[in-house]
Amino acid sequence: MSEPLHFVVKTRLVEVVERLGEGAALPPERVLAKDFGVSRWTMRQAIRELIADGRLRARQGQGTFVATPKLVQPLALVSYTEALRAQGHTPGREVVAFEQIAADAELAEQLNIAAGDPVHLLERVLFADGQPIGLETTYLTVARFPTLKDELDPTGSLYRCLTDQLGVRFGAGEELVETVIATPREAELLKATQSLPMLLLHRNSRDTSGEPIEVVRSLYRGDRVGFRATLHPQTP
Amino acid sequence: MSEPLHFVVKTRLVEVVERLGEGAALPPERVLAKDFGVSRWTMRQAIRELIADGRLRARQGQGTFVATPKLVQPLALVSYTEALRAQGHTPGREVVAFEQIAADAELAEQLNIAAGDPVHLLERVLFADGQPIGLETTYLTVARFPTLKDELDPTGSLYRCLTDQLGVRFGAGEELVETVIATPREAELLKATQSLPMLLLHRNSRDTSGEPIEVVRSLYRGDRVGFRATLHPQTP
DNA sequence: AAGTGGTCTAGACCACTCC
DNA sequence: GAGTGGTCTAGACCACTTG
Repeated sequence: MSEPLHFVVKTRLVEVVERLGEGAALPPERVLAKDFGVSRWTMRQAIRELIADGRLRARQGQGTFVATPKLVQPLALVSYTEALRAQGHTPGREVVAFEQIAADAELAEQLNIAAGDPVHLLERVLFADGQPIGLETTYLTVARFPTLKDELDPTGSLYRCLTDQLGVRFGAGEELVETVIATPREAELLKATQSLPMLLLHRNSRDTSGEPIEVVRSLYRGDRVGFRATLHPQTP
Repeated sequence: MSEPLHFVVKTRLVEVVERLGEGAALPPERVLAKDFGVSRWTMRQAIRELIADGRLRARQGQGTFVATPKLVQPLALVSYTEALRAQGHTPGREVVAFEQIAADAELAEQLNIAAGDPVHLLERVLFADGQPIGLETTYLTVARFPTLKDELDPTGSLYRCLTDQLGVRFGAGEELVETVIATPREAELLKATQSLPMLLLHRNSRDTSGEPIEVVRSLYRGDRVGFRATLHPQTP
C-alpha cells in the first residue's frame, strides 16, 4: 500500500468533479463509498482533502457540491471593500464585536502601550458574494483614537475612516502569513467545518513616523481565498 | 454536542503539551486515548490538528513529540540560502530533478514562449537544520538560458548563478500564496504525513524589462513555515 | 519481536435541511 | 420523516523504527 486508498479515491473523484460543472451536486457520501467500493471513512477522507483544496464544498443536510475557484486577494494596505469590488465581487461585513478591552502583554508590546491599557476591539466577518470568507480582528489604542467609537460606522471601511476622518497616514507595514486550524468558535462564524486549514494573516500597521496604528489578525478560509503579494527587487 | 469531543480533547491536550518541554515525547496515542476516555480516532483527530498547527510532530515508529516553533521566511526575491542563514539556521538542498521538458500550454504562457518549447526543470527539496521544509520546482526557458545546465551547480543558489554568472537583473514580481494538500509524492519528499496542510507559493519572476525569467512553484510544510511580507503604502 | 504511528472497515448516532 | 453531512466507537491490519 504505497499509495493510500483514500488518495487513489481522491484522484478518481477529481475526474468525476471535472465532468460535473461548477455548482453541481455530488452523489451522497454513502453512495459514492459504495460505488468506489470503500468505506465511508475513506470516502470522506478523499472528500475532505478536495474541500481543503477548494474543489468541493459540503453543506450539512444538503449535500456536497463542486466549488467555484478561489478568490485572490491582495496582500496590501488597501481597503478590503475596494479590493473585492475591483475584482467584480460583492463585499459584505458583519460586526461580531465592537468594544473596549484591556491589552494583554503581547498586544501591549505590539501597540507600544502598557499592559492593561484600553484598546478598541473590532471583530468582523468578511463576506464575498454573500459567502463568509474571513474573520478580521482589529485592535487599536483607545488613547490614540478616543473618538473611534463615535466616528466609525462599524459596517463601513475602517481604513477609510482612519485615513479620511482621523487623518492617519499609513507607512510601511509587515504581514505574517501561516496556516492554522480554526477554533470551533471561529469555524462557526465562518460557517466552515472544523479542522479546515485556514490562512492566518497577522498585520502590524505603522504610520509614516513608525508609530503603531493597529494590530490585525485576519483568519481566512483556506478553501476559498488565496493572496497575492507584489515583490520588489533588492537594491544592495 | 455543540463543541465536538475531539476539540475538547485538543484543548486539554494543549495543556499537556505546554507542561512538557520542546522536543519532549508524548505518551502513545493508544494510552492517551484511554487516559482521556475517548476512542483512538478522536484522539488522533485532536493530535492531527495540533500537528497542523505546528505544536506537535509525529514520527512513525517512534512517537509524537512537542515541536519547535515555526520558521518565518521572507516573501521576497532573495536567496533561500541567505535568508535562512540570516536567521541563524543551517540551510540545505537536495536535487530531485534537473532536466529538460517540453512546456505545456499554461507554463508556456507564463514564460512567454510557445507550447512544446524546451524548458529547464529544477526540482529541489529545501532543508532547514536538516529538516525538509519545502519543495521548490523552478522552470526556466532553455532558449534564454542555454548554458544553465553547465553553469549551475544544482546544489547551489540559482539566484546567485542567474545574477552573478548570467547577468540577470530581477525586476518586480508577483507571488501567490494559498493552502493546498500535498500529493503523496510531495508528502513523501517532504517526509510529511499526507493530508497535512501546505503553503503553496507560486512566483512568476520578471527582469527589469518585464521579460519572464522563471516560474517557481514552492510547496512549504504549513506546520513548520510561515512567511513575512513587507507592505508598502499606497500612493494614490 | 515489540511498540509506535498510519490506514481502513463496519456500524452507530447526531445535527441540519427540506419536504 | 427522510436524507444529507458531521462525529464517534471498537477493532483490525500495515509500515516503520528500535532493541
